[in-house]
Amino acid sequence: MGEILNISRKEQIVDRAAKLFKQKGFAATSMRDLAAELGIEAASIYYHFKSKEELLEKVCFDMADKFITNAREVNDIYFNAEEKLRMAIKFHIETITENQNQSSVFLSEWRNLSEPKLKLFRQLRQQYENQFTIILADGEKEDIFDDVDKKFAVLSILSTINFINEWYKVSLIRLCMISV
Amino acid sequence: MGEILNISRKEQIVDRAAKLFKQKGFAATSMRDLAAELGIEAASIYYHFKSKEELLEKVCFDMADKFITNAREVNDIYFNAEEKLRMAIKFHIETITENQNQSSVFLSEWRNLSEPKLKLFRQLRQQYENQFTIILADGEKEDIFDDVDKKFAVLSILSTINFINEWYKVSLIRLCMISV
DNA sequence: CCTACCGATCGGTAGG
DNA sequence: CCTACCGATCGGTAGG
Repeated sequence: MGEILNISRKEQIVDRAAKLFKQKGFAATSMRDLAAELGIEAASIYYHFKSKEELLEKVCFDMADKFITNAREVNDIYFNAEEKLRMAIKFHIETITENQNQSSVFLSEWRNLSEPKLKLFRQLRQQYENQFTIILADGEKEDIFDDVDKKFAVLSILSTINFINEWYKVSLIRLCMISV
Repeated sequence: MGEILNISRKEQIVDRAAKLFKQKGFAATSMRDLAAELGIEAASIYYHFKSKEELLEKVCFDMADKFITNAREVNDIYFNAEEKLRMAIKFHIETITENQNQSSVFLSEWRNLSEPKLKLFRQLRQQYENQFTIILADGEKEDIFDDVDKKFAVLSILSTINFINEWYKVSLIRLCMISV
């Protein structure tokens, strides 16, 4: 029971941390800022997390997990490359729009990670991008996609959909979802 | 003479500041980091600039100036909306690729500005975006562009070309420039 | 989860 | 441009 309360408290802290990291940036957010947001003292956060960086790691790697899990699911379930690409994009957009604060941190604040974790993060992101590269290569084999520079194409696709996070407001509904 | 040396020193400081702000983020860059980069003491920077924020303002507003000047030039010289759009994009890309560090700061670190300047910055950026909106509206009147959501179209265009800053390496030439 | 506190580092100033 | 230094704030710890 204490356990259950504890878990949700941890989640609440991560949630607020993501909000502040997005708003002010990781470096400009102090543990005192975060504590004030939670209505507790800064020292109390250290009962749940051992450092400020651990909070950043949690957000970044949880998001990386979500993205990679989605990509694997796509490659497991769907067969046609066009369908795969469509679903991969759809999952990506859903993940972003359902986790806007965490997505901003994943997209912009990850570089504040320090070294062993920073390298790991880059690897996971690369893994995710590779899933898209594979889909494009499949599509080329299936003769439904042109032979393009895959690395560039993947970065273009991702940057375009990541841009959604800059204008999408939850209140503005899933307008674009309908047409997917 | 001392004046001339002074000016170039100021420019050198701004240049290195932009480099570090891009690399580590504004908040995570200390005046001591910047001083080390310049081979001087932190206190010495305050002979040239009155605060750390002044450095950020210099970078952000110099870039805003460049973008807006470009947009005005386009609207002064060219007549056809398609030509205008093409040139506006070309100037934008040139400005970004020729000032990569400063562009990153302009695109990502501006939110570290504090209040009177932050509002001003947002206004300037809006002014620039409006220039693109006008071009799209002109094109619609000239019957060469479709009737689209202009605000969304402008943000899409800019986010797409701003993405260049994330993969473009100066050493990789002006390959894309050729085709513009 | 709090009080009380730490050493380090920060942006910035005085005086030269 | 430097030395010397400041008050404030930072991330984090001890002990309860």
